[in-house]
Amino acid sequence: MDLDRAAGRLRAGGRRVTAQRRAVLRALTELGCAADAEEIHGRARRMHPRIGLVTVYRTLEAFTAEGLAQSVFLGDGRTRYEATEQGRHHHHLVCLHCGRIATTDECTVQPLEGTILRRGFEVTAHRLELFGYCARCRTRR
Amino acid sequence: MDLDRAAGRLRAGGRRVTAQRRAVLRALTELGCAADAEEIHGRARRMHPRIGLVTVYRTLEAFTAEGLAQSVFLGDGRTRYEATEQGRHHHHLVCLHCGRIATTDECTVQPLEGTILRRGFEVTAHRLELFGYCARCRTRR
DNA sequence: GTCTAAGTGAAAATCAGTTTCAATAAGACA
DNA sequence: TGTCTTATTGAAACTGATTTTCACTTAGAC
Repeated sequence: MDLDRAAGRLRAGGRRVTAQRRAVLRALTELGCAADAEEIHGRARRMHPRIGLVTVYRTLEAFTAEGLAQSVFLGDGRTRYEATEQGRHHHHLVCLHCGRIATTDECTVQPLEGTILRRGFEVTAHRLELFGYCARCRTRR
Repeated sequence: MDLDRAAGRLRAGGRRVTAQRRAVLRALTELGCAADAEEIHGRARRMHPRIGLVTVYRTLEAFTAEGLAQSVFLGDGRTRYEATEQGRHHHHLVCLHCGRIATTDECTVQPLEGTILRRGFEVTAHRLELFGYCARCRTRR
């Protein structure tokens, strides 16, 4: 997500573009997938040392509302965030041994959404997370 | 999940079968899918009035460890639980308008798990939640 | 029946996330 | 460029879900 596009979206939503928001956006893209607020705060502080954690939470809320970021839940009790990629989405592979998170661009959910629509429920989004053991942890145990 | 099987699993895991645990198990099966700790506590209290919320949390943790229950995350900041059905699983359809939760037994994730295995990651479980609008909310808006 | 470790309840603690409020600053307009 | 309105910010206090502590109880092995 480049800055100009993001700034445009924020302004279109009646929001202002601040140094803190630029820092959070850059932190999000640098951190890649499924970073938590604490991590994003730490990274954003490199570019804007005075930014508070509260501002990070509020910024992530604004970004989510404007479609610039999305939340991810991996079951560890905290909300994670990542920049949205336009027209694409991915899913997470969480290793139950080392905790590392990989991703996959493949998704087999669309046909299911069709079946569900035939029952009257219109699916607009889905979350899919896969859990198991990564190659490294599988061989070393 | 019937009581005898559940009791057997608990004992096999070195755990004891208590009146409180029986109450939580029954509450889980009566409440059906994706109930939160507060709801489970309220229902369990009908059978065991002195049970505390803390015990409910601890029991759900034990049940999850023994495979009697599983957690569900719908993004509202609380963990939900449901009794596991042996050899089967289902997914949740969450209406973004009325909040009602429906389920589907269909699942198109298995082929994806195969693809991922070929890359070295062994999937042992997955979570899939679908969000959108139920028939009722679709027509009334 | 005895005994011991697992389980319990109540209160206190923790932890992620939210709210409040006074101060700051984006950006619309003169 | 300066002015003004209002969104945004930071710090501190708060909230709500969940966990920990600790003294007391009890399941179930012997």
